Amino acid sequence: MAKTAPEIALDAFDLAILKILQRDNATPQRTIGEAVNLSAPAVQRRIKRMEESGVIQANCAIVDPAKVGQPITIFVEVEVISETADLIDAAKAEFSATPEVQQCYYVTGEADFILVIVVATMADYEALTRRLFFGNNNVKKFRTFVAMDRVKVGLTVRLEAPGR
Amino acid sequence: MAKTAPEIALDAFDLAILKILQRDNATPQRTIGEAVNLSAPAVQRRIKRMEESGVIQANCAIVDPAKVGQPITIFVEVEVISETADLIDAAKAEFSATPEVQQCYYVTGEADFILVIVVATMADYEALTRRLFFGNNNVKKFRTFVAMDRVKVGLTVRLEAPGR
DNA sequence: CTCCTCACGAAACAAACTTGCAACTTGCAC
DNA sequence: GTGCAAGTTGCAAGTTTGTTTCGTGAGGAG
Repeated sequence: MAKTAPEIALDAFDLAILKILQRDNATPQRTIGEAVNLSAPAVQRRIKRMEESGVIQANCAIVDPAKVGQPITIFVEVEVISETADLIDAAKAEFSATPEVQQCYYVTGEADFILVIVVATMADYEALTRRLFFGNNNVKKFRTFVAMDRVKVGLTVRLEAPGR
Repeated sequence: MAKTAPEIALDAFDLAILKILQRDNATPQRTIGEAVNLSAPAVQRRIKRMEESGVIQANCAIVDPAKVGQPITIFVEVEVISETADLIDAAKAEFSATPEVQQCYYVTGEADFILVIVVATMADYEALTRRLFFGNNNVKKFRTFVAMDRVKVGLTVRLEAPGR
Protein backbone atom coordinates (compact mmCIF):
# COMPACT_ATOMS: atom_id res chain seq x y z
CA MET A 1 0.00 0.00 0.00
CA ALA A 2 2.44 2.55 1.20
CA LYS A 3 5.01 3.19 -1.48
CA THR A 4 8.19 1.28 -0.83
CA ALA A 5 10.48 3.73 0.88
CA PRO A 6 13.46 1.70 2.06
CA GLU A 7 15.26 4.90 3.04
CA ILE A 8 18.47 3.96 1.39
CA ALA A 9 21.84 5.36 2.37
CA LEU A 10 23.72 7.10 -0.41
CA ASP A 11 27.47 7.17 -0.69
CA ALA A 12 29.76 9.33 -2.77
CA PHE A 13 29.32 7.08 -5.80
CA ASP A 14 25.57 7.43 -5.72
CA LEU A 15 25.76 11.18 -5.45
CA ALA A 16 28.18 11.38 -8.36
CA ILE A 17 25.87 9.24 -10.46
CA LEU A 18 22.86 11.33 -9.50
CA LYS A 19 24.71 14.47 -10.44
CA ILE A 20 25.17 13.14 -13.96
CA LEU A 21 21.67 11.75 -14.34
CA GLN A 22 20.17 14.96 -13.10
CA ARG A 23 21.72 16.73 -16.04
CA ASP A 24 21.28 14.04 -18.67
CA ASN A 25 19.79 10.64 -18.02
CA ALA A 26 20.55 9.44 -21.55
CA THR A 27 24.20 9.17 -20.64
CA PRO A 28 25.38 5.60 -21.27
CA GLN A 29 26.08 3.65 -18.12
CA ARG A 30 29.52 2.88 -19.40
CA THR A 31 30.33 6.56 -19.66
CA ILE A 32 29.01 7.14 -16.17
CA GLY A 33 31.13 4.27 -14.96
CA GLU A 34 34.26 5.85 -16.38
CA ALA A 35 33.40 9.17 -14.79
CA VAL A 36 32.92 7.76 -11.33
CA ASN A 37 35.40 4.85 -11.53
CA LEU A 38 32.92 2.02 -11.44
CA SER A 39 31.93 -0.73 -13.84
CA ALA A 40 28.77 -0.43 -15.90
CA PRO A 41 26.91 -3.16 -13.99
CA ALA A 42 27.69 -1.48 -10.70
CA VAL A 43 26.28 1.77 -12.05
CA GLN A 44 23.23 -0.08 -13.28
CA ARG A 45 22.59 -1.65 -9.88
CA ARG A 46 22.91 1.65 -8.08
CA ILE A 47 20.57 3.41 -10.48
CA LYS A 48 17.99 0.67 -10.11
CA ARG A 49 18.24 0.81 -6.35
CA MET A 50 17.76 4.56 -6.34
CA GLU A 51 14.77 4.29 -8.62
CA GLU A 52 13.14 1.66 -6.45
CA SER A 53 13.82 3.58 -3.27
CA GLY A 54 12.34 6.76 -4.71
CA VAL A 55 15.52 8.80 -4.69
CA ILE A 56 15.01 9.05 -8.42
CA GLN A 57 11.37 9.97 -8.72
CA ALA A 58 11.08 9.99 -12.48
CA ASN A 59 12.95 10.11 -15.75
CA CYS A 60 11.41 12.59 -18.08
CA ALA A 61 11.91 14.90 -21.00
CA ILE A 62 11.83 18.62 -20.32
CA VAL A 63 9.69 20.39 -22.89
CA ASP A 64 10.12 24.05 -23.76
CA PRO A 65 6.67 25.57 -23.11
CA ALA A 66 7.18 28.33 -25.64
CA LYS A 67 7.91 25.82 -28.39
CA VAL A 68 4.59 24.07 -27.86
CA GLY A 69 2.47 27.18 -27.81
CA GLN A 70 2.44 27.91 -24.08
CA PRO A 71 4.74 30.92 -23.76
CA ILE A 72 3.33 32.48 -20.60
CA THR A 73 4.46 31.49 -17.11
CA ILE A 74 2.57 32.95 -14.17
CA PHE A 75 2.98 32.79 -10.42
CA VAL A 76 -0.04 33.05 -8.19
CA GLU A 77 -0.22 33.49 -4.46
CA VAL A 78 -3.54 32.25 -3.18
CA GLU A 79 -4.99 33.15 0.19
CA VAL A 80 -7.91 31.13 1.48
CA ILE A 81 -10.63 32.05 3.92
CA SER A 82 -10.90 28.88 5.93
CA GLU A 83 -8.03 26.53 6.54
CA THR A 84 -9.94 23.47 7.68
CA ALA A 85 -8.36 20.22 6.65
CA ASP A 86 -11.03 19.17 4.20
CA LEU A 87 -11.16 22.53 2.46
CA ILE A 88 -7.39 22.55 2.10
CA ASP A 89 -7.44 19.02 0.74
CA ALA A 90 -10.14 19.98 -1.72
CA ALA A 91 -8.06 22.90 -2.93
CA LYS A 92 -4.98 20.69 -3.28
CA ALA A 93 -6.97 18.18 -5.31
CA GLU A 94 -8.40 20.80 -7.60
CA PHE A 95 -5.07 22.49 -8.25
CA SER A 96 -3.38 19.17 -8.83
CA ALA A 97 -5.98 18.11 -11.34
CA THR A 98 -5.62 21.27 -13.41
CA PRO A 99 -3.17 20.66 -16.27
CA GLU A 100 -2.24 24.32 -16.59
CA VAL A 101 -0.99 24.22 -13.01
CA GLN A 102 2.57 23.06 -13.36
CA GLN A 103 3.51 23.32 -9.70
CA CYS A 104 1.53 23.80 -6.50
CA TYR A 105 2.89 24.29 -3.01
CA TYR A 106 1.10 24.67 0.30
CA VAL A 107 3.06 27.29 2.20
CA THR A 108 3.30 29.27 5.40
CA GLY A 109 3.42 33.04 5.43
CA GLU A 110 1.21 35.68 3.92
CA ALA A 111 -0.22 33.25 1.41
CA ASP A 112 -1.50 29.71 1.63
CA PHE A 113 -0.78 28.35 -1.82
CA ILE A 114 1.71 29.26 -4.45
CA LEU A 115 0.99 28.10 -7.98
CA VAL A 116 3.09 28.06 -11.10
CA ILE A 117 0.85 28.22 -14.13
CA VAL A 118 1.73 27.83 -17.80
CA VAL A 119 -0.73 29.03 -20.43
CA ALA A 120 -0.89 30.03 -24.06
CA THR A 121 -2.51 33.44 -23.72
CA MET A 122 -3.55 35.88 -21.05
CA ALA A 123 -7.12 35.17 -22.05
CA ASP A 124 -6.55 31.56 -21.05
CA TYR A 125 -5.23 32.71 -17.71
CA GLU A 126 -8.20 34.97 -17.22
CA ALA A 127 -10.52 32.05 -17.90
CA LEU A 128 -8.56 29.94 -15.48
CA THR A 129 -8.85 32.52 -12.71
CA ARG A 130 -12.60 32.52 -13.16
CA ARG A 131 -12.72 28.82 -12.72
CA LEU A 132 -10.11 28.28 -10.02
CA PHE A 133 -10.38 31.43 -7.90
CA PHE A 134 -13.57 33.37 -8.52
CA GLY A 135 -15.43 30.08 -8.76
CA ASN A 136 -14.12 28.94 -5.40
CA ASN A 137 -15.88 30.40 -2.38
CA ASN A 138 -12.96 29.66 -0.13
CA VAL A 139 -10.48 31.83 -2.01
CA LYS A 140 -10.12 35.14 -0.23
CA LYS A 141 -7.68 36.77 -2.62
CA PHE A 142 -4.90 36.01 -5.05
CA ARG A 143 -1.95 37.91 -6.41
CA THR A 144 -0.56 37.41 -9.89
CA PHE A 145 3.05 37.70 -11.05
CA VAL A 146 3.73 37.33 -14.74
CA ALA A 147 7.15 35.99 -15.65
CA MET A 148 9.08 38.18 -18.05
CA ASP A 149 12.14 35.96 -18.03
CA ARG A 150 12.58 32.36 -16.99
CA VAL A 151 16.06 33.00 -15.66
CA LYS A 152 16.66 29.56 -14.22
CA VAL A 153 14.26 26.69 -14.53
CA GLY A 154 14.73 23.14 -13.39
CA LEU A 155 14.26 20.68 -10.60
CA THR A 156 17.93 20.12 -10.04
CA VAL A 157 18.85 19.49 -6.44
CA ARG A 158 22.14 20.43 -4.91
CA LEU A 159 24.18 17.33 -4.10
CA GLU A 160 26.78 17.93 -1.48
CA ALA A 161 30.33 16.80 -2.00
CA PRO A 162 31.30 13.25 -1.00
CA GLY A 163 33.27 14.35 2.02
CA ARG A 164 30.48 14.66 4.53
CA MET B 1 26.74 30.73 -30.60
CA ALA B 2 23.06 31.32 -30.93
CA LYS B 3 21.19 28.17 -30.11
CA THR B 4 19.79 26.50 -33.19
CA ALA B 5 16.10 27.26 -33.17
CA PRO B 6 14.63 26.01 -36.43
CA GLU B 7 11.13 26.66 -35.13
CA ILE B 8 9.71 23.33 -36.09
CA ALA B 9 6.06 22.64 -36.65
CA LEU B 10 4.58 19.89 -34.52
CA ASP B 11 1.77 17.63 -35.60
CA ALA B 12 -0.47 15.33 -33.61
CA PHE B 13 2.15 12.57 -33.67
CA ASP B 14 4.78 14.80 -32.16
CA LEU B 15 2.47 15.93 -29.40
CA ALA B 16 1.50 12.38 -28.60
CA ILE B 17 5.15 11.40 -28.41
CA LEU B 18 5.96 14.38 -26.23
CA LYS B 19 3.16 13.50 -23.91
CA ILE B 20 4.72 10.11 -23.29
CA LEU B 21 8.30 11.35 -23.00
CA GLN B 22 7.25 14.04 -20.61
CA ARG B 23 6.08 11.36 -18.23
CA ASP B 24 8.79 8.79 -18.84
CA ASN B 25 11.59 9.20 -21.33
CA ALA B 26 12.86 5.67 -20.72
CA THR B 27 9.90 4.30 -22.63
CA PRO B 28 11.19 2.16 -25.51
CA GLN B 29 10.65 3.69 -28.92
CA ARG B 30 8.88 0.55 -30.01
CA THR B 31 6.33 0.97 -27.23
CA ILE B 32 5.85 4.60 -28.17
CA GLY B 33 5.39 3.57 -31.76
CA GLU B 34 2.64 1.16 -30.84
CA ALA B 35 0.92 3.82 -28.78
CA VAL B 36 0.89 6.41 -31.54
CA ASN B 37 0.67 4.07 -34.54
CA LEU B 38 4.09 4.69 -35.99
CA SER B 39 7.19 2.58 -36.52
CA ALA B 40 10.10 2.78 -34.11
CA PRO B 41 12.44 4.53 -36.58
CA ALA B 42 9.81 7.16 -37.29
CA VAL B 43 9.49 7.84 -33.59
CA GLN B 44 13.25 8.02 -33.29
CA ARG B 45 13.52 10.59 -36.09
CA ARG B 46 10.83 12.76 -34.59
CA ILE B 47 12.43 12.68 -31.17
CA LYS B 48 15.78 13.61 -32.64
CA ARG B 49 14.26 16.47 -34.56
CA MET B 50 12.55 17.79 -31.47
CA GLU B 51 15.74 17.56 -29.47
CA GLU B 52 17.70 19.42 -32.11
CA SER B 53 15.06 22.08 -32.47
CA GLY B 54 14.92 22.65 -28.74
CA VAL B 55 11.37 21.50 -28.21
CA ILE B 56 12.89 18.90 -25.91
CA GLN B 57 15.26 20.92 -23.80
CA ALA B 58 16.74 18.12 -21.74
CA ASN B 59 16.34 14.55 -20.61
CA CYS B 60 16.95 14.25 -16.94
CA ALA B 61 16.29 12.32 -13.78
CA ILE B 62 14.09 13.95 -11.17
CA VAL B 63 15.61 13.60 -7.73
CA ASP B 64 13.57 13.72 -4.53
CA PRO B 65 15.16 16.54 -2.51
CA ALA B 66 14.10 15.02 0.80
CA LYS B 67 15.85 11.77 0.00
CA VAL B 68 19.17 13.50 -0.53
CA GLY B 69 19.06 15.55 2.61
CA GLN B 70 17.43 18.72 1.29
CA PRO B 71 13.93 18.56 2.72
CA ILE B 72 13.09 22.26 2.80
CA THR B 73 11.59 24.12 -0.15
CA ILE B 74 11.25 27.87 0.13
CA PHE B 75 9.77 30.57 -2.07
CA VAL B 76 11.20 34.05 -1.98
CA GLU B 77 9.84 37.21 -3.51
CA VAL B 78 12.62 39.67 -4.03
CA GLU B 79 12.12 43.37 -4.56
CA VAL B 80 15.02 45.42 -5.84
CA ILE B 81 15.78 49.10 -5.46
CA SER B 82 17.05 49.93 -8.91
CA GLU B 83 15.93 48.18 -12.05
CA THR B 84 18.68 49.24 -14.40
CA ALA B 85 19.60 46.65 -16.97
CA ASP B 86 23.05 45.90 -15.62
CA LEU B 87 21.89 45.53 -12.04
CA ILE B 88 19.12 43.18 -13.10
CA ASP B 89 21.54 41.17 -15.16
CA ALA B 90 23.91 40.97 -12.23
CA ALA B 91 21.13 39.70 -10.01
CA LYS B 92 20.10 37.13 -12.59
CA ALA B 93 23.67 35.91 -12.85
CA GLU B 94 24.12 35.62 -9.11
CA PHE B 95 20.85 33.77 -8.58
CA SER B 96 21.57 31.46 -11.48
CA ALA B 97 24.99 30.60 -10.13
CA THR B 98 23.68 29.65 -6.72
CA PRO B 99 23.10 25.91 -6.53
CA GLU B 100 20.49 26.17 -3.80
CA VAL B 101 18.38 28.29 -6.15
CA GLN B 102 16.40 25.74 -8.09
CA GLN B 103 14.31 28.17 -10.08
CA CYS B 104 14.48 31.90 -10.68
CA TYR B 105 12.00 34.05 -12.57
CA TYR B 106 12.06 37.75 -13.36
CA VAL B 107 8.49 38.92 -12.94
CA THR B 108 6.15 41.86 -13.11
CA GLY B 109 3.97 42.87 -10.21
CA GLU B 110 4.73 43.66 -6.60
CA ALA B 111 8.00 41.74 -6.72
CA ASP B 112 10.83 41.64 -9.21
CA PHE B 113 12.20 38.14 -8.73
CA ILE B 114 10.67 34.95 -7.50
CA LEU B 115 13.03 32.25 -6.36
CA VAL B 116 12.50 28.63 -5.48
CA ILE B 117 15.15 27.52 -3.04
CA VAL B 118 15.92 24.04 -1.75
CA VAL B 119 18.03 23.65 1.38
CA ALA B 120 18.82 21.13 4.09
CA THR B 121 18.07 23.26 7.14
CA MET B 122 16.64 26.63 8.04
CA ALA B 123 20.11 27.60 9.21
CA ASP B 124 21.30 27.05 5.67
CA TYR B 125 18.54 29.28 4.40
CA GLU B 126 19.41 31.93 6.94
CA ALA B 127 23.03 31.85 5.78
CA LEU B 128 21.86 32.08 2.20
CA THR B 129 19.75 35.16 2.90
CA ARG B 130 22.77 36.86 4.41
CA ARG B 131 24.74 36.25 1.28
CA LEU B 132 22.13 36.78 -1.41
CA PHE B 133 19.91 39.47 0.07
CA PHE B 134 21.50 41.28 2.99
CA GLY B 135 24.79 41.15 1.16
CA ASN B 136 23.28 42.78 -1.91
CA ASN B 137 22.80 46.54 -1.72
CA ASN B 138 20.23 46.50 -4.47
CA VAL B 139 17.77 44.25 -2.63
CA LYS B 140 15.08 46.40 -1.06
CA LYS B 141 13.12 43.66 0.63
CA PHE B 142 12.24 40.00 0.36
CA ARG B 143 9.39 37.85 1.57
CA THR B 144 9.77 34.21 2.50
CA PHE B 145 7.24 31.40 2.09
CA VAL B 146 8.17 28.02 3.48
CA ALA B 147 6.57 25.07 1.73
CA MET B 148 4.72 22.72 4.05
CA ASP B 149 3.59 20.44 1.25
CA ARG B 150 4.88 20.02 -2.27
CA VAL B 151 1.41 19.34 -3.61
CA LYS B 152 2.36 19.17 -7.27
CA VAL B 153 5.87 19.45 -8.58
CA GLY B 154 7.03 19.09 -12.12
CA LEU B 155 7.83 20.85 -15.36
CA THR B 156 5.13 19.13 -17.33
CA VAL B 157 3.56 21.27 -19.99
CA ARG B 158 0.02 20.93 -21.14
CA LEU B 159 -0.14 19.56 -24.67
CA GLU B 160 -3.36 20.31 -26.42
CA ALA B 161 -5.28 17.58 -28.15
CA PRO B 162 -4.41 16.66 -31.74
CA GLY B 163 -7.50 18.24 -33.17
CA ARG B 164 -6.27 21.77 -33.55
C1' DC C 1 39.08 -19.47 12.24
C1' DT C 2 35.03 -20.30 9.48
C1' DC C 3 30.94 -19.10 7.54
C1' DC C 4 27.93 -15.73 5.80
C1' DT C 5 26.67 -11.69 3.41
C1' DC C 6 27.38 -8.19 0.24
C1' DA C 7 29.38 -5.49 -3.54
C1' DC C 8 32.30 -5.48 -7.40
C1' DG C 9 34.16 -6.81 -12.08
C1' DA C 10 34.34 -9.75 -16.49
C1' DA C 11 31.94 -11.95 -19.93
C1' DA C 12 27.85 -13.63 -22.32
C1' DC C 13 23.32 -12.48 -23.55
C1' DA C 14 19.25 -9.84 -24.88
C1' DA C 15 17.25 -5.65 -26.07
C1' DA C 16 17.16 -1.25 -27.92
C1' DC C 17 18.88 2.23 -30.87
C1' DT C 18 20.72 3.75 -35.37
C1' DT C 19 21.38 3.73 -40.29
C1' DG C 20 20.63 2.76 -45.36
C1' DC C 21 17.36 1.90 -48.81
C1' DA C 22 13.15 1.56 -51.56
C1' DA C 23 8.30 2.91 -51.77
C1' DC C 24 4.72 6.03 -50.70
C1' DT C 25 2.35 10.49 -50.08
C1' DT C 26 2.15 15.50 -50.59
C1' DG C 27 2.56 19.86 -52.85
C1' DC C 28 3.57 22.43 -56.78
C1' DA C 29 4.69 23.75 -61.45
C1' DC C 30 3.71 22.96 -66.07
C1' DG D 1 -4.38 16.30 -65.73
C1' DT D 2 0.52 15.10 -65.61
C1' DG D 3 5.02 14.85 -63.90
C1' DC D 4 8.64 16.27 -60.76
C1' DA D 5 10.77 17.19 -56.27
C1' DA D 6 10.80 17.06 -51.34
C1' DG D 7 9.71 14.89 -47.34
C1' DT D 8 8.21 10.81 -44.53
C1' DT D 9 7.40 6.16 -43.81
C1' DG D 10 8.45 1.16 -43.01
C1' DC D 11 11.59 -2.71 -43.35
C1' DA D 12 15.94 -4.89 -42.39
C1' DA D 13 20.78 -5.08 -41.17
C1' DG D 14 24.51 -3.39 -38.17
C1' DT D 15 25.95 -1.39 -33.98
C1' DT D 16 25.66 0.28 -29.50
C1' DT D 17 23.74 -0.16 -25.01
C1' DG D 18 21.52 -2.33 -21.14
C1' DT D 19 20.91 -6.63 -18.46
C1' DT D 20 21.87 -10.96 -16.42
C1' DT D 21 24.95 -14.57 -14.72
C1' DC D 22 28.86 -16.11 -12.57
C1' DG D 23 33.07 -15.98 -9.89
C1' DT D 24 36.01 -13.36 -6.65
C1' DG D 25 37.35 -10.83 -2.66
C1' DA D 26 36.42 -7.85 1.37
C1' DG D 27 34.25 -7.14 5.91
C1' DG D 28 31.36 -8.99 10.08
C1' DA D 29 29.25 -12.34 13.22
C1' DG D 30 29.47 -16.62 15.47
